[in-house]
Amino acid sequence: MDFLKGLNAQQREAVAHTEGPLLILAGAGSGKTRVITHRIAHIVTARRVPPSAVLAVTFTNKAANEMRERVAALLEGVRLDSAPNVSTFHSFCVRMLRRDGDPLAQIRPGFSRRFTIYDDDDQLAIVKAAYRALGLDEKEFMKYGAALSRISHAKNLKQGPADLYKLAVNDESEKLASVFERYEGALRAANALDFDDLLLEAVRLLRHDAATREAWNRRLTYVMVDEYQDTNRSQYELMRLLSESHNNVCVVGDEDQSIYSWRGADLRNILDFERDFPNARTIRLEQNYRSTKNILAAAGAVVENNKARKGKKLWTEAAAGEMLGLYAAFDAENEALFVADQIEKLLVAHPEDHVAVLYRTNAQSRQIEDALRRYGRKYNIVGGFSFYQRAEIKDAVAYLKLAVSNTDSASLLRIVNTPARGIGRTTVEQIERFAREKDINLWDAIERIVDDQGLSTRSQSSLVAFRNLIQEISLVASSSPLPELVRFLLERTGYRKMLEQDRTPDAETRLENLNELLNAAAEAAERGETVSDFLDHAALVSEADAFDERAPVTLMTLHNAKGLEFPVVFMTGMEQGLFPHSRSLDSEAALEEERRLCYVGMTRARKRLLLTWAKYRRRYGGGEQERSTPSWFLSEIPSRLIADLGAQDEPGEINLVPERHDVWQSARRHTFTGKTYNSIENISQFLSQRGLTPNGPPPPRAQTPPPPPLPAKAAPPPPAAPRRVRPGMSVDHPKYGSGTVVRREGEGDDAKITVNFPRYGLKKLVEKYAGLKRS
DNA sequence: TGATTGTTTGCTCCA
DNA sequence: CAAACAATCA
Repeated sequence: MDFLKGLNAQQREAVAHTEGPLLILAGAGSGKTRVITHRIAHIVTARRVPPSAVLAVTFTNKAANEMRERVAALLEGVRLDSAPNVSTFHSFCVRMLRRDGDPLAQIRPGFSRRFTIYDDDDQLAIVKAAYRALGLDEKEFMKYGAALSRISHAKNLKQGPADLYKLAVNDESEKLASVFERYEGALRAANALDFDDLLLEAVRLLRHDAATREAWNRRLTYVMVDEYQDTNRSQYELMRLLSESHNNVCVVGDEDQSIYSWRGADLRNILDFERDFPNARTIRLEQNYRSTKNILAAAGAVVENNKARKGKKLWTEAAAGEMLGLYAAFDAENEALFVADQIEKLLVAHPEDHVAVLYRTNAQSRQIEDALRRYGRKYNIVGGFSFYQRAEIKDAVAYLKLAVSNTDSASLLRIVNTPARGIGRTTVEQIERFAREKDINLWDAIERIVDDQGLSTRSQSSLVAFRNLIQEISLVASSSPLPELVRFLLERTGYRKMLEQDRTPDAETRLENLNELLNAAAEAAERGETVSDFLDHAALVSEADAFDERAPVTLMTLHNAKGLEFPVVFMTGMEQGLFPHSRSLDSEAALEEERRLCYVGMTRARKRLLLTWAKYRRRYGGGEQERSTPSWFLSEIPSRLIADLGAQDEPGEINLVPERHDVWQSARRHTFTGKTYNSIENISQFLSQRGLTPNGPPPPRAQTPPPPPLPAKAAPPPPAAPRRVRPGMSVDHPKYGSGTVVRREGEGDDAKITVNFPRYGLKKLVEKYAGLKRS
């Protein structure tokens, strides 16, 4: 099998160069994923290594899943004894720490492989507790968020609280050091790792324990890192440690697309790669296969204004294409309506074209959502207030975490009185004080304090009941399958009852969400996951994982759009202070990052790129409109590439197309009827690591959305309706081959079938479109 | 203690 | 316009 076929000269060289360090500078749309997948396939076949010896690190779980699938498809027919190792840095580290983390206990006392992962809510809770313990006040001292980001910064520089004390120059930095000390103390007492720790501790483990390091070096003989421009220092070190013995490191990145410096991404990693690896080969992929000449020229003209870059010149054989469009709206509402209106016109003409609406901040999505709703146009939204951040899900997860590890104080605090069970503020304060004095975690404090006389009988009995409850759940956790456990805890804690008694519609959706959680638990169990696996996935899902490429209209932040492409892209809110964001205006480096973000956004577009801004925008809900000026980035685009789509100078004067009957009708017809809209409905996609595009046959873009079953056109798909498939049956899928039906949900056109394919894992398919045949 | 009401304050971006 | 927090009352 020849995996060098169908590639251009540079791509081919990149695929063929398997030994030693390799830097691939891959411009936007230059076929990077193709190179990576072919390279993996090439290594496996040409170098005759098992797929599992190749580690490929991607930025999101979704990208990892896609890549795994594409490699599997390439290697169709090759006999394999393992699957390629594709994952994100964070999941990789978690796996390593859970598997081989024991030696870490020597340098991190109290650590065990049963650690819990603290997300930012948990982090916030600990910082708040630290403030409380130290008698600090957010208003006088420092915002919680600011403290957290400084702590994170210190950690990534490998500084501990002691270092901050030493470096402290004033009262403020000293107090910060003490918050840090409390913060770290709380993490350790809870045997918890925050997101920084997952990477840092993995690095420490490999540094500290030679046996583990050598074992991993033997296990993984080829290491590839995608989106290298957004790696931080720990990720860099991890990569070095993993490839210490063989140096077969291939990194793929584009310095012009580095947009995560605020999360620690260090541009030096890519800029200095050739210095760090003296015998490194560097290959530039500069032919763009995605965008029109005009789009490419415009994006290039913007990013050219940056200084911190290696310099690349993208080119394309594609046609010039249409000009970019620019619209100056009166206000945000008008902008949103313009976008919705344009989308309608575009999709009427080209229903197969998918559209992305991008914005700088999540808060901007609301008005666009409103406008789309007025047009009756369904949309998919990525990020924002996503499923796993919902209170009821976090509560249920907190119970699970506590059941697995009762040292987890943040989870304990979260649910100790949810539903209300008589453990109020004062009682909690007493527990906290007791725990501080005795230097123990909250769970131990509760266990001991119930024997104490210092409590009122009422809170004492409440606490005893709580302790028994958690013990009971822990017991069930160790003996029952995951779905049963979740069901049990929802009943036993009274959580479900609490929601059922609350007759508001809000409570109803919460119940639905919890049912989705049960679904997700069932699916996880079918994949053979333990409670702990399930919790890891829940902690490590990324917002971008929610992206569904079949949706005709997708709303998301510019950051979440990284790595994606769309025929049509709207970039909204192109205003000074919003984009570039006001917080970036006073630093050259920050401004350059905003510019890169702009470049990322623009290069997502294949055929059409539309830019909009609003002359007036209100900052917070109520207040008055503020005047805005167009983004600098707009002026960096050569005007010959821009078509003026008009301007709205007066408020209220909106000429809505949907008022015209025919367009309204078409909007209805084209409404995407798939599920997954506006999040929530399908959390399984958030929680499933092996990733299964949950609702349908995933081939990236071969599959256009099911939509307009226009009665006029003969319905194409399976003429003979296949007989109902049932769990247990063997079926054949056109792409995934044969598998076994695991589950069936829903009826009629909505029926979904979960099938286990030996080669691809669990897939959730819409029966109607899956083309399943009994075998 | 816990539910309700009132008040204030604030929006990056995210694994 | 919300969420987060404080104050109030049952």
